[in-house]
Amino acid sequence: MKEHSTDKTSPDASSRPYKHSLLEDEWQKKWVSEDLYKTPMPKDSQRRFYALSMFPYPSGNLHMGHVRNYVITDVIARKRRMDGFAVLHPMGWDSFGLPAENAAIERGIQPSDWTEKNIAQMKKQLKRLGLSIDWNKELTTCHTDYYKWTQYIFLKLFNSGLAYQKKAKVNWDPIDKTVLANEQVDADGRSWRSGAVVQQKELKQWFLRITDYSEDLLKDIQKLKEWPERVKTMQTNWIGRSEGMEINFNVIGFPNKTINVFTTRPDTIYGVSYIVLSPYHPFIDEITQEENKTKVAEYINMLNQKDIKCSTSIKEEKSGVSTGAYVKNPINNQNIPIWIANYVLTDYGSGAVMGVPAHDERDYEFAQKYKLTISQVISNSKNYSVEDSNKPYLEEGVLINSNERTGLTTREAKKNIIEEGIKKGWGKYKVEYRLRDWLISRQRYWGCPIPIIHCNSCGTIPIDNKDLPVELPSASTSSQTIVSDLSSYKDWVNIKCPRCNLEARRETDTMDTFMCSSWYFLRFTDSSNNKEPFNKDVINHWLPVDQYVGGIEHAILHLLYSRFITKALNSADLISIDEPFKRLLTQGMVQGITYKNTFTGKYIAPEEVKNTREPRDPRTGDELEVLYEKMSKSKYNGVDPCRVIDKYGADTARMFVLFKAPPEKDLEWNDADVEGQHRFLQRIWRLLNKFNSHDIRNLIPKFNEPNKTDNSDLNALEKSLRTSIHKAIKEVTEDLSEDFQFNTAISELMKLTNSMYSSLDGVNINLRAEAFSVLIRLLAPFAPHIAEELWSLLGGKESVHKQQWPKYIQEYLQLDNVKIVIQIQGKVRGAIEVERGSEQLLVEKKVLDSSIAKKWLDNKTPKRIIFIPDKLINLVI
RNA sequence: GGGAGCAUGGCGGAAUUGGUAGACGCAGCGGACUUAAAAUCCGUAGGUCGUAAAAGACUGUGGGGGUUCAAGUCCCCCUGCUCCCA
Repeated sequence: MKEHSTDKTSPDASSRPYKHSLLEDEWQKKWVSEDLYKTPMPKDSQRRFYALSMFPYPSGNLHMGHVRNYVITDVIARKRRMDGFAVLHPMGWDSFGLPAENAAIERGIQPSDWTEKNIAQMKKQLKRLGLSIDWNKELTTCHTDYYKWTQYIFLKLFNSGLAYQKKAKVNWDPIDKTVLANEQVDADGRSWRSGAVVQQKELKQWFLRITDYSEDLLKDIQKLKEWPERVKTMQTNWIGRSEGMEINFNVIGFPNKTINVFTTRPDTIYGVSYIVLSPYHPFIDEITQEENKTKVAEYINMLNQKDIKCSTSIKEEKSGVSTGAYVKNPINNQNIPIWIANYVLTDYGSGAVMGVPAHDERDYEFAQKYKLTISQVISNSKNYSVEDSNKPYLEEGVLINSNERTGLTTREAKKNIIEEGIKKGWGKYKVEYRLRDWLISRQRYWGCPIPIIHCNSCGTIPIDNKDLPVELPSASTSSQTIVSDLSSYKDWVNIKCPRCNLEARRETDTMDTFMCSSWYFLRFTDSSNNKEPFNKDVINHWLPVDQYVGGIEHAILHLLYSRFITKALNSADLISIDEPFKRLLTQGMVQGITYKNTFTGKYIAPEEVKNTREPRDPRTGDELEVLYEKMSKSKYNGVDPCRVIDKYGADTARMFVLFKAPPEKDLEWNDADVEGQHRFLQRIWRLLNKFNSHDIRNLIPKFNEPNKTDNSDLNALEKSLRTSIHKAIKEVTEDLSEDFQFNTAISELMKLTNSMYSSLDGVNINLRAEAFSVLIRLLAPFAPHIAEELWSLLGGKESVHKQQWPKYIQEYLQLDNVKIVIQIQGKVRGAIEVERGSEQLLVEKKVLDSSIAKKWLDNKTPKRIIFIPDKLINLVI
């Protein structure tokens, strides 16, 4: 800061304006040159803190959601540093994925080039925010020195049986010749890119056996004490544990064919009137009776025309067809018809359910449509009748029409029937989960290659660790269809089998990008390690992540996958933690103002709206609805972070996103409020310049250490200011440690500034220095640049960010006198000032003598007096 | 349909966890400074009634009931909105 060094001692410094861009730029350079945010090697006794934001996809431009996310994490990291922690605060790039591939196809360039360019651009933008990130730890998932280890981890999973291949139905786009995710198929079953009708294709796909960990993933949710409840609820529901029974129904005429059905209601077994198979059940071909074959074939063919997601969705009308075959009900030997229907999911349970129309809504609907028997076997004390009420009975109750079990309660019957099934061998107790194995195959180019070789004679062979990474071939940019699928890179695909040396093929699927992001938080601790993905000892230093911050949209997938991979790596003894993220904060969206014409449904750009108080459509003259909605181009409500930084500076942008709303709530972007924050920073700037003197500059370094000077010789104004100072320390400290309440923390800074404005003229120089020292240190995590500049103006020798967080002194928090609220009959009637700690009798006497009591007591004597010391007195007549 | 959550001025949001509701800010209004404007500083502000103006009274945290000396906060019912799962 050469340019400023002369200013600081000159008397002109007081009139210097707050030039945010100059100042922010200079300090950012200085921080880099001093390596201020380098992760320290923690000393033995030093406490450690790992602060992590969900890393971004390098789309090329920073948006407001990023700003909010990273600023929140940054404030937490900075505060922890000032608390004396060794802090790890890294950043990286989740850089594989479809957008790069699409951009490459459109422009005829390499996905890697597009990605690198975006990373460079976004990194530049990110740096302007003044984040205390250690860029030495940066990682990029599409670089070989990262994905080499993603492959290594895949192989670990493969070798322990957690990665496997099986056939699965996928959405196949016949024009783009690729598999699409369900989200990429529209409601009409067409590809979002090519517009082609998507086909159902059965392909061999790679899966990870996340279901092996269903129970652990569920059980350990309890350990996540500092996660938001709603994320935990969402994960619990997603895993979807249900207890019940597996019942085996023998198919009549096929001695070795048994249909296994899972049910949570074995107590309704006497009411089973049919069995339903999913349209893809493996028995269908064999057991379908000759006379039903045509109809069954037609039905399945019809379903195949539709998208898998649609055809088996709950919203779709239920349809089905009879196979003509029967099973025996093991409990009473009744014959039960077998149907095929679209409402049974292929991959849930065994792909077959028992139809109990009297006690299940979907079964009831289906049975009515196809005129199947509806026999009620459960009722309540009021003799509920399914037939009379035309609705299934879904509650628990007492068994009826159930032979010797009639009269048992639901609960008794469940237990009894499971026992019977176990004894006779036709059933067992079973826990079923909704969670499915994780499909990680993507038939795309721009992803991490799955390190597998297929050989006709040796089978599926994992690549040897020493031969990693399996690098992506350089992309062919000549044709739109070739780039997107590795199988067309013949030179790359064809390889000699490492075992038999005959012709073999490489696996051409790449991994879901969620795989790359499910272990990156481990790699950050040791991101340049070229011998192993991470070092176990180093992991133990830093993990679990103390504070993870990101969007709620990752509540299920990313967070569940990361928990799974952590547990799998734990089982493989690569790490010793079993949960990756100790504390989680899910920040809300940043919303922009939109003007909507409710008649036409059109959005109007803000610059077209003349009168924002009574907005009208410039074309139709209709009144417009004012809303705050997620920022998007189509709604004309986006705000570019860089433009805001240009105009007001990063500190103002930071203050705004922190002040405007509590972190987990949605934030409404509002230019007037941004200016408000800018005004606040300028207010501090002016205040300091007004009182900046040689004397203060000599005193400031003294207030680095918690000091305790005598309070007794201070005048009333001084005492009151000191109380404000220590209250501010207490409030800001608490707001930054318990629940994160950045908004109220900033309002405390404003209060302190306000009281400094009104009292600084009348207080001694020591107290002035104390006030400034505290204010600027408290401000430092929020607005790091201006705090740094003011600190140095005040004569601080080292960076403000290396200073200790101020500590409050309990006895300074309260003034000598307190206000006691007077209530009569529970209604507030006034207040009286007494000395702190006054006894009840004394206060009572004062209150009874007061004009307030005289007026409201109406000469009556209170029957009861409630007294809360230093707070309140309530007279009850 | 099941589950979770939310509801406070014109607006964003506070409220020591049962103890003066509306902190702090935005927008507004009034004043000072200025030839003027901007910027800045100071003040004001839930609503209704009331008064020349004050004083003052009543009412008020989506609606209704309850517990308590005391309820935005705890309990029950209702309404509306948001999210997740079907």
